[in-house]
Amino acid sequence: MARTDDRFRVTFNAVLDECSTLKPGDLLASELALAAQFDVSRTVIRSILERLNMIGVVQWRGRQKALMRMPRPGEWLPVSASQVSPEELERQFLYWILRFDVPPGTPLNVAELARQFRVSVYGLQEFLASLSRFGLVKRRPKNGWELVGFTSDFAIELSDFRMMIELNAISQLIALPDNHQIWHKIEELDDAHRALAAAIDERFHDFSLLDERFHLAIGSVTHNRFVAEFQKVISLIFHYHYQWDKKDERERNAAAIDEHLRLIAALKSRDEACALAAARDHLRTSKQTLLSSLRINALS
Amino acid sequence: MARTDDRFRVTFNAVLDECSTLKPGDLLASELALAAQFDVSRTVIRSILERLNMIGVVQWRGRQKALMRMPRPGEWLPVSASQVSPEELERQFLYWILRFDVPPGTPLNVAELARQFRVSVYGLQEFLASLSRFGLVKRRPKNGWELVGFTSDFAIELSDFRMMIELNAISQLIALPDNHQIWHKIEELDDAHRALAAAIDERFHDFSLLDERFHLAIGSVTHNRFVAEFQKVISLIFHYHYQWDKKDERERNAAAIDEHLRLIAALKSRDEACALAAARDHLRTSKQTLLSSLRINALS
DNA sequence: CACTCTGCATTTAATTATTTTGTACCGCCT
DNA sequence: AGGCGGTACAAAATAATTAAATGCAGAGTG
Repeated sequence: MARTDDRFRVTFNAVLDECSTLKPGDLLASELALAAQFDVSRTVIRSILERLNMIGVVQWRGRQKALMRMPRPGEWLPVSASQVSPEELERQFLYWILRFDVPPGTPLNVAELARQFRVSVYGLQEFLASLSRFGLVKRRPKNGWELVGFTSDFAIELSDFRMMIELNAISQLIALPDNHQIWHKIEELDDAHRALAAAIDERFHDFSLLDERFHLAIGSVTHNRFVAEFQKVISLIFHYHYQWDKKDERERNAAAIDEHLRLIAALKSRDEACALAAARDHLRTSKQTLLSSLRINALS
Repeated sequence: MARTDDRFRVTFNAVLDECSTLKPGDLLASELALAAQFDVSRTVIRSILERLNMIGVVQWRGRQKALMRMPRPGEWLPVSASQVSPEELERQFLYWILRFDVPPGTPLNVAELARQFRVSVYGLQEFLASLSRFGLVKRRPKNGWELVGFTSDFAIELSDFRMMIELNAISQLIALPDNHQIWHKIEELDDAHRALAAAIDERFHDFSLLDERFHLAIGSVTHNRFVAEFQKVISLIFHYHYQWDKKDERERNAAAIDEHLRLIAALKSRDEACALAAARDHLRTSKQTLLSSLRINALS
C-alpha cells in the first residue's frame, strides 16, 4: 500500500455519524455539498458513497442518494493512531536529545527515530531539515543526518542570541504606552513572583514554568516572526534544563526570582537603563546555569 | 532502479584513471586501501573490481588483483549531470521569487519547481522545510507548500531583525582590540568606499557588491551560528533588491556610500554611540528602500 | 602469533513505483 | 442556462526496491 486511507476512514465514519441523524428514505446532499461539509475532495466522498451503496446503507442511483437503513454499530471503520503534530514532534525530539543526553556528533538513524516518534520517515526528514537552520543537526556529506547537539559552543551562542533578542524586546517594551495590555500582564507576573517567593520552600519547582511565562511575555511585544521562531526553541531548551538540573535548585530559583523582580520593578518605573542592566544580569546567570548543567551532564 | 549508481560510476572512472598510470602485471592495493583512497565503502570497490574483472582489465583472484591490460577509451562510464548544491538551490529559489515577483500565497508546485531547479523532488522538499523556519514558505494543512513571500510585513520584520543583529555586532566590534584583523578590513573598506564615491557616476552599479561585503564584515565579528545563518539570507535578499530596483539607483547608492563612510569613521574613532546612530540611520534607509521597491514591483 | 584482508550478512538510506487524493474539464439533466 | 455528476489527468505520500555502508568472523600472511 502506498498512501494510507486514513482520510477515507475518518471521513467515512463522519458520514456514518451524519447518516445516524437522518431517517431511512432521506436523501443525502450532493457530492459537492458533502465534500465541502467534510472538507475533503469529491473523490473521497465518491468512494464513501460507493462503499455505503455496497453495504446497503445508501442506494446510489446517479444523483439520487437515498438512505436505506440506519448504519449498524460494526460498520464504523477502525482508524489508525492519530498523527503527531510538528510542534509535538519538536517537543519530543528536543526532549529526547536533552533527556538522554545524546552526545554531539551522533549519527541520527532516521528510520528508527521515525518509529520512536511515531511519525513517517518523510515527516522526520522534513523536521530535521528545518532544524538544520538552527545548526542543531546537519546533513552529512554523503548520507544521513548528524546531531550537532548541545555543545557548550552551541549553548554560548544560543544564550548570546537570546540576550540580544531579549534586550531588544525590553527596549521596545519600555516604549509602549501605559494602556498597552503588556503592563497588565507584568502586574500579574509581579504578583505571581511575589507569591512564589513567599512560598519558595515548598513551591520552588514551580519556578520553571513561571520563568517561561515571564520570558514569553517579554518576547510577545516584538511581533516579529523570526524572534518568535527562535523564542519557541530557546524557551524549550532553557525550560527543560531548568527542570532537570537539580543541583542547588531552590537557591538558584530563589535568586532568579529576585532577578526577575528587579527587572519587573525597573520595567514598571520605565527606567530603560536599569531594566537592561537587570535583564543582562539575569540572562548572564541563566547562561551560566545552562553551561554548568551541560558540564554536569557531560561528567555523569 | 532505486538509487542512482552515480557514486559507482564516478569512482569506477577514477579507478580507471588510476589504472592508466600503472602497467600490465602491476598489483592493485587491497580493497580497504582502495576504499580509503577513493573515499567510498568497500562495497563500491568490490563492485568495481567485479566489473573490471568482467571486462578483462583486471584479473581478480581472492586478494590477487593484477592489471591485465590498459583500459580502453570507451570503457569510462558516462556520469549524469552534477548535483545542485543546497547553497546553489537557495540562491536559485530566492532569485526566482524575487526576479519573477511571485506573489504571496502562491501554491508551490513541488514537481515542477524540482524540474526547473534540476533537483529531486525530495531535495526540494527538504529545502522548503528548512525555509519554513524563516516563515518564507509554509506547509499547507493537507497538501503542498505555499509561498508566504515578501509581503511588506515580512520585509519590515526582516529589516527590524537585521537592525537588531547588526547594532549588536557593531557594539561588539567597537570593543575589539586594536590588533584585531577587523580593523584592517575596515581600512580596506574605507578605501574601497572612497574610491567608489570618487567614480560614482560610472561605477554606481558596483555598490551592491560593496554593500554586501561591508555588512558581511560587520557580521563576521559575532561568531554566532544563528546570526550567520540569518545574515546569509538577509544579504541575499537585500543584495538582489539593490540590483533590481533601478529607480534613482545612482542617488541612492551615493547616499548609501555616505552613510557607510559615516559609520566607518565612527567605528575607527571607537565612538559607540555615534556608530550605532549612523548604523541605525543607514539601516532605516535600507528598510525604506526595500519597502518601496516592493511597492513598485507590486504595481508593475 | 598477531595483524590485516576478504567474504558474507545485515543495516541503512535514496529513489522509484504505486496507490490514494485533488482538481479541472466536459457533457448531461433539470 | 446553470449546476451537477462522470471522467481523466496530475500530484503527493508511502511502500518497495536496490545501492551503499558497515559489522563480524574466519582465512591468510608476514
